[in-house]
Amino acid sequence: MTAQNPIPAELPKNYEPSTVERRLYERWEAAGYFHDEPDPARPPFIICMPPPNVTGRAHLGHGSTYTAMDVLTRYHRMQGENADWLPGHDHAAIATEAVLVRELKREGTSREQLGRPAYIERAWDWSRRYGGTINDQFRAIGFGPDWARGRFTMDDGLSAAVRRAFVRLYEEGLIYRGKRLINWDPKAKTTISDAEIEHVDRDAHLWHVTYPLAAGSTAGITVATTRPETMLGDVAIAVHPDDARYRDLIGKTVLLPPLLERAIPIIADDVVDMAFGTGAVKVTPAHDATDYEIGQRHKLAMPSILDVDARITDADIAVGPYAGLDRFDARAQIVDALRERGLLVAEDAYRHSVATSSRSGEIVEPLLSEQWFMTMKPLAAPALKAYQDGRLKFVPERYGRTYEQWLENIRDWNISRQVWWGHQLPVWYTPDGDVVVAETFEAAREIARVKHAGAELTQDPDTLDTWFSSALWPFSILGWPEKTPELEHWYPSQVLMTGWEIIFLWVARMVMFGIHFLGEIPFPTVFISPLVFDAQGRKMSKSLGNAIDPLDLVQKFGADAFRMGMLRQMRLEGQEVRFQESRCEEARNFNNKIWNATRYLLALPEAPLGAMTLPAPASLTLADRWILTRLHDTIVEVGAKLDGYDFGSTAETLWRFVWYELCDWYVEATKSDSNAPTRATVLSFVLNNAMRLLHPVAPFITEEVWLTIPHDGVTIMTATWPDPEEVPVDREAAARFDAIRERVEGLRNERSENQIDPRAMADASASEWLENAFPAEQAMVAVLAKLRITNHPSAPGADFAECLRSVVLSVSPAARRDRLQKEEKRLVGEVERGEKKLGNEQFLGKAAADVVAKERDKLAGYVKELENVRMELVAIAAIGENG
RNA sequence: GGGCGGUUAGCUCAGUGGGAGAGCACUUCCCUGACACGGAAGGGGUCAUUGGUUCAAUCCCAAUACCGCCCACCA
Repeated sequence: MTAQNPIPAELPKNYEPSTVERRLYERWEAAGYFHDEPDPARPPFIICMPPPNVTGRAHLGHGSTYTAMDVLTRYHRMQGENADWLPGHDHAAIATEAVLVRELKREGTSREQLGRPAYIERAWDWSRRYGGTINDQFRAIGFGPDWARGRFTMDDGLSAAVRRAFVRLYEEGLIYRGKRLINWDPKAKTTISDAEIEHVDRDAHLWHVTYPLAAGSTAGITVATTRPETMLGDVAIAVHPDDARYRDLIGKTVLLPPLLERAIPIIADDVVDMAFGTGAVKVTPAHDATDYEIGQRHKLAMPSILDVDARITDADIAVGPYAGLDRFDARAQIVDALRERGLLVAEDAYRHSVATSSRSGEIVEPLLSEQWFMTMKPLAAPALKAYQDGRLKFVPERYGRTYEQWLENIRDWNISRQVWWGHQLPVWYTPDGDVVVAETFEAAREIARVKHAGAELTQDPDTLDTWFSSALWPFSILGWPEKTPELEHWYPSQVLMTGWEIIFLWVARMVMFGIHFLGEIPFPTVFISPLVFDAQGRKMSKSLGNAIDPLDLVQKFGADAFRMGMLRQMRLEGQEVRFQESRCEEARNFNNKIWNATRYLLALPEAPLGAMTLPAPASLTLADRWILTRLHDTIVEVGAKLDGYDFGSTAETLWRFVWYELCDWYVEATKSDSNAPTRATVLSFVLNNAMRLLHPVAPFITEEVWLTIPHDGVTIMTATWPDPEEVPVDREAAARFDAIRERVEGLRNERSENQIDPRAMADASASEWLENAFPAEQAMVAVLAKLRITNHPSAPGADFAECLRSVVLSVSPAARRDRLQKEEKRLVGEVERGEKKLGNEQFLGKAAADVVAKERDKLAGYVKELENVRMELVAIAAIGENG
C-alpha cells in the first residue's frame, strides 16, 4: 500500500532543518515510536544509556557516544528487532552537593544549619528544576530513547535495588567497615575512591632535612621529602637494611624537627629505595600510603596531624605552634623554621605527580579514617574470566587490556561518602556500637528488637559512592530485584557504549555486579567511543574558551548535520576526535544535496510507479542498472559497517553513494533522453532506499524526504531496513557504465585543458560502431560531457571501452599532440615498470600466480594504450604535414 | 617504572605486501533543464628516521626520534 502524501507544490530551494525537526520529533514522540514492550517473539536489541548527571547539559561528547547509540537503536528497530534504548539520570552526588553547598554559602547558611531532611528536599527540588534540560537538548539532537522508561538513580525502585545489593553484599561478607588510609578531598569534604584520583605532574620542591641525633647538633640523618608539614606526624625514619651508610644508625633515635621535642627511632625496611634522595625516608603512617604500610609492619603509632579541613590538628599529638594552620601555610612555616635551625640541607626544584581529586581538582589528602569498604577480589575474578574467555569483548579490542589490568590489580573499594545527597547507608548503630544492616528501618528495628534488646538505632550518616548505584544500572532499571518481564527479556543488553575514562569507574563494576547478582554479564560487547577534543587536540573546557555547545551546531546546521559531521570524524580504532566544525557545515551541504535531488525527482514530468516498484527488468537502462548495482553494494556495505560499529566509515560510504554516485552521476545521466522512460521510478526507488539507509544517522531529513516521495507506511522510523536481495544487480552493465564515467572524465579534462567554453557544446567525433551498437550510451556520453557528436566512419573497436575511447574532441592538432605526448610519457613509465617486474625471474618464480597474471594484464593494457596514443600522434603529424 | 596509541598532501584524517587516497583549503573555469549550502577540471606527498624479513615494504619485524594517553606507594 502506498500512502498518499501531498507533494508540496514548491519545495524551498534550500533544506531548512529548523522548520522540520521540531515538528517531526513531536510527532515521533507522541506516536510512541521510541517506545517498545518486551517481546520474546523478536530478538532484543537493548542499550542502556549511560545516565548523564541529572543537572548536566549536553556536550560534544554526547555527540559521538550518544549519536552512536541512537544510530544503532534506529538501525536495529528498522530490522524488526525488539529495540529499546533505555534512558535515565544519575544523581551525581559530589557534583550536585558542591553546587548546593556553594548556593547555601551564598545565602549565608549551610547544610548543617538547614538540617538533613530540608537539605535533601532542596536537592530534590534542584534536580527536578534542572533535570529536564538535558532531555530537551537530546531531543533537539534527535536522540530517541524510550523516554517513558526513564529512570533516576535516586528514584524509589533504584534506591530499593541499592539497599538490596548493599545488604546482600554485607551478608556475604563482601562489605565491611574499617579504619584505613583513605583519599580525602578537603574541598568536597568527603572521601573519594582510588578510581576518582587523577595524578597530575606539578612543579614542587624536594627538601633535604636533617633529623639531629642530639639537641643543638646538626649531625644526624638527612631525609628527602616533598611534604615537610607532615613531619609533625612522623613516628620514625626508615632506611634500607642493606644500606651501609646508615647501618650503624638503625635502632638509634633522632629528634623530630622543627620542634625537636620528640625522639623517633631509625628503623630498617625493604621498601626504602637506597638510590632515591638520601636513602633515608621519614615515616608518617597517617598521611602516606607507603608509610602506612611501614607503620603496620613495625607496629608504629599512627597519629593524625591533619583534620578534615586539611588543617594541622593537635587532636592526636602535640604539634606546637602549627595547630590550626592550613597544610600549605604550615609547610611554608616549617621550611622557614628548618632553615633557621640549620636543618634544611637542600631545597631542590622537583617535578612529581600529585594525587588530585577528579571531582574537585583539589590535592587529595591521605587520611586515616573509619569507612565502609567492599572486598573486590572475589567480585573481580569472574569479571576477569568473562573477558579472558571471550564472553566480554571490547571494541576497539585494545581497551580490553586496560580492563584486564585494572581487575588484576584491583584493591578494595571505599564506598562511603560524607556527602548527604545520595543513598544513605542502610546501616544503623545501637548506643553500644552494634551494627545493624537491613534494607529498611523497619527491618533494622526488628533485628534490633530481637538481637539487641530493642536498642535505639541511629542511621549511619554517610551515603554510598554514586558509582555504586551506577554499577547496578543495567538491571536496576529493568526492575531488579523484582522479576519483571523487562528483566526477563532485556537482560543482558546487547552492547554498552561509553568513553574509556569510565572503564574502571563504571564498566568493570557493572560487569562485576551483573555477574554477582544475575549470574550473567550485563552486555557481551563494550564499545569505547573516542573522546572529543578541539581541532588542535586540546581538551574542550570552559576556561580555555574552546568548548563547543552542540546545540549551537544544531541551530546553525541542523541536528542531522551535527550528527553526520560528528560521525564522519569517528574512526573505529581512534581514541580521539579532533573536532572540526567545518564537518558539520559540509554535512549541512550534503543534506541540501539530498533535498535538491528530491526536488529534481518531483519536478520530473513522469510519475514514479510506486515506492517499491521497479520498471520491467528489460527496460532498465545502463545507468539504471549501474545505480541499482551500486545501491545493492552500498546496502551490504553499510550493514556490515554498522554491525562492526564503524560509524565513520558508515557515514563515508553513505556520503559517497548519495553525493558522488546518485547525484553526480545517476541524476546527471537521467538528463539524457535515452534514460527518460525509467528514470523517475528508478530514482524514486533508489532515493527511498537511500533514505532508509541514512535514517539512523540523519533521522530528520530522511523522514521528511521519505514522506514526500512514494513510500510505504507512516514513518521511516519503522520502515524496513533495505534488503540487498530486492535490488537487481548487473555487474556487466555496471562495468560498462564505469567505462563511460572514465571516458567522460577524460573528455572533460580535454575540454578544460583546451579551454573550451563550458557553456558551449563541443564537437566530437565518434566511431560509427559506437553510433550503431550503443546509441543510448552515445547519447548519454554526449550529455554528460556536453558534446555534439558527429560521426566519422572509423574502424570498429574490439570492445566497448575501446570503442568509447574513439570518442574524441575536435580540438586543434597542436593541443591534441601536447596532451598525447604527456600521456605517452606516463605510459612509457608504466610499461617500463611492468616489463622490469615481469623480466625478474625471482618475481615470476616466487610471486603468487594471480599476482603475476594481474601484472601481465596490466602491462598488456598499458602497451595497447601506448600503441593507440602513438598511432594517434602519427596521424596528427600527418595532418600537420598535409595542413 | 609498567602498558597502549600515533607519526601519510597546507589542515583533519582514511588506506593497502605488488599502480599513493578523501574532505577541507588552494588554482582555473562555469549560475550548464535539483542544488553557488552547487558543477567541472587541476596543482600538491622521498607515506617520521634507520636497519631487517621478502622476488616485492608506506603496509610485516626491530631499533631510534618526536607527539599523545592510561596505570603505578620512590619519599
